[in-house]
Amino acid sequence: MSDSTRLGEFELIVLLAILRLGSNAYGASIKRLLTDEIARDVSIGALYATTERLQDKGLLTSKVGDPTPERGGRAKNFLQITAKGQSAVRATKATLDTLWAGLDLCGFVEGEN
Amino acid sequence: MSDSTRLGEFELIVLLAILRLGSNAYGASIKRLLTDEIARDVSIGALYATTERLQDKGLLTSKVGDPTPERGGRAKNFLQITAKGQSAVRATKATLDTLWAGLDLCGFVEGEN
DNA sequence: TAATATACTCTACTTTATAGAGCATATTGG
DNA sequence: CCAATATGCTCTATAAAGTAGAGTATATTA
Repeated sequence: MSDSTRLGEFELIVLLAILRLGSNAYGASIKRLLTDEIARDVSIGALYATTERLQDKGLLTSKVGDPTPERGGRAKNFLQITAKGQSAVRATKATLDTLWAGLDLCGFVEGEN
Repeated sequence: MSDSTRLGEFELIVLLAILRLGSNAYGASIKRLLTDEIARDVSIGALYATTERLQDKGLLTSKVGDPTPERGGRAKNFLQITAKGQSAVRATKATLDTLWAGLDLCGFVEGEN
């Protein structure tokens, strides 16, 4: 399984957010996490387009939950990463780690922006 | 400078390759490095389109060198990353590190693909 | 049953990513 | 000196990914 699906920049971020959220991953919670953790204010449309594409590629599955007893607590469309999705994340990380690892040898150290 | 330019998936990889190559970064050497290091067989067209875009965004500069005394040794178009380019790489790495860091807490450990 | 809160769908568009044919410029060797 | 060949780049066309935001749906509250 060497040719895992290639992940776009935002696709990767969304998958990481979903992994983090575990069984509580759905559109709005992902959006909140990205705002809180990495200060990325993504539009809701961007997010849904991306999660739908990831489902088409077999990296995510979705399941509609039950409404919750809170104001506006309508049913959520929960997202779950598939084995293929996990492979894609791991492969992407491995690729970046390889390239980043080489940089220490080249005097590129992390510092201020 | 909190809003560094956002880098696409391939843009990031190309910038990392250029950092690694130092003063020997040009189209063909980047292509070779990506083939060797991460087994990514990118078309030459894809690469040039990307480096040109990165120049437009001010993340790279270029300078034509002298022909070298070897067969086919025509002048190369050397690429160099700018301060802004370095910032963008660092910011991207910081973002991904933040998201990846959280995963250890969630039981997502790296393993086989 | 109006107000309001959460959550998602849809449409339209811009930016990135990709392939590959073809051009340019260099050395090699007869 | 010019055919063969090697390196390196330009150009054109298209597919995939990223983005915004208006609008729709469903829930509780008072």
